[in-house]
Amino acid sequence: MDKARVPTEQELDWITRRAVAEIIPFDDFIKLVKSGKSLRLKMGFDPSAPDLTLGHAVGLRKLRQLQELGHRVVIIVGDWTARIGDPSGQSKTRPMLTEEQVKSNAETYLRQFFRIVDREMTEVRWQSEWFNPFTLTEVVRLAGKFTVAQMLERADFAERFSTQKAISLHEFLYPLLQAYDSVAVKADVEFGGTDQKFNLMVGRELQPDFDQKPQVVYTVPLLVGTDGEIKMSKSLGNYVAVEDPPNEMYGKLMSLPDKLVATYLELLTDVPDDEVDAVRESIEKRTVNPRDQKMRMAREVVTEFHDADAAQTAEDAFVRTFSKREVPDQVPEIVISFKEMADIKLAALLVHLKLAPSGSEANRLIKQRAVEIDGEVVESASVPLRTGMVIRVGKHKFAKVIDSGS
RNA sequence: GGCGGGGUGGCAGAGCGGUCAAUUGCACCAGGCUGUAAACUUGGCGCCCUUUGGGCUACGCAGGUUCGAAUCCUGCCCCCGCCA
Repeated sequence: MDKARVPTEQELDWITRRAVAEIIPFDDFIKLVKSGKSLRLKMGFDPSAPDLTLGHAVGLRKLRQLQELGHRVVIIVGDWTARIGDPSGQSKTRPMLTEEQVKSNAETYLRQFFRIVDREMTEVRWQSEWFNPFTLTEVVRLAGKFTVAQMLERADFAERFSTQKAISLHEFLYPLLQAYDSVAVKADVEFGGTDQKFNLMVGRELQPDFDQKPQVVYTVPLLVGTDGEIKMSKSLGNYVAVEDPPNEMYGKLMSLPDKLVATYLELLTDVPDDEVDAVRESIEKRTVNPRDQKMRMAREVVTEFHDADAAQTAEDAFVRTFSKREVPDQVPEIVISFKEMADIKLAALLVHLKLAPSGSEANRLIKQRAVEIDGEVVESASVPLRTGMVIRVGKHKFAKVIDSGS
């Protein structure tokens, strides 16, 4: 049996309180951690949306903290549940994924996962290991352990049911399969966002049927997305990706509503509680310019996912570009052939440079005075090409045009 | 199996033979003001053509009626409810 270091009271407090929603049952968790035994910390993921967001990072950072004590993370690739699509918080049935999609998504996911979580202390398991050999008998037996009423307790199912939205039968299987994962890997603790609570509890309920101790359910708060309204998620477009480059991450963080600054510090950094509280208070009372607090937060978070130098560079670039409205020093250069493009219309050029999604859109932008070349607003339909010219569209899209010479 | 309701742009939801590329709200994009915050305000929001203009493709799918269909008819697919 592997050993784990027993945390100090101070560490334990941090682990069980900071960026934690609920630990059920709390006392069991304390006992487990104090036992000195290396625990199996389960976390599952659906390889359906392969970009990890800062929302995921909240839970992953907790996992890393526990790994540092010697506990093992068991990450489950939900290659079966991905085919169902998690109904949690969904208003629609998700399309099923093909095997190839699942595989490549899983690779992408794990690459990002290990940016935060220690690979050495992690066991990667695929659901198909135990579900491929599953028989119908076992499926039926599993389904027999829960009732329709139990399933309809879930807010999202209840909501869909009462508003006459479709609920496919196989969606009920989702929590059951996830619960069985806990049995298969003999999980001691399962992690997830608060929206996962139901699923995690199902696992807890199922384990005793297989002569296992029920897992502890450990949930972390859902991070609110950049819109300041609802949970961060890729499909809602209000997300910051774990892999976003420093400048982009910094910029996205700066566009956050003020009220989220303290929350982001709390959930995504190790900035001490009293400092977080001070920030929260100063923003509520507006004793300092919230922008400065936000810049600090952005710097801290970028440091967390990149490093301090990158954060500083990102901040400098941000100030130059947005506060001072100058052209950033890092403009993506795009090489085109001036000969071939000689008579190109400006709108078409914008599309070619991917500064606008379509010609119509490009024309609108030009008409609305959103296009600048070398700092001058352009309104004419075509414009002479010059190598090194910098085109700006809107506030933050830039491209430097370079002549290929041929 | 029977009866009824419904499928419209990213979402919600109008339209029910021409004035509909389609009211409105949300979301989104851009300008102004700013702190790439909020609020406010102006414009935009299918694609293509240089245009006050024109063309093309669109209202679940496939046909049909009509000078003309998102709107009417037929078949099909899907969703929801009630009854069995």
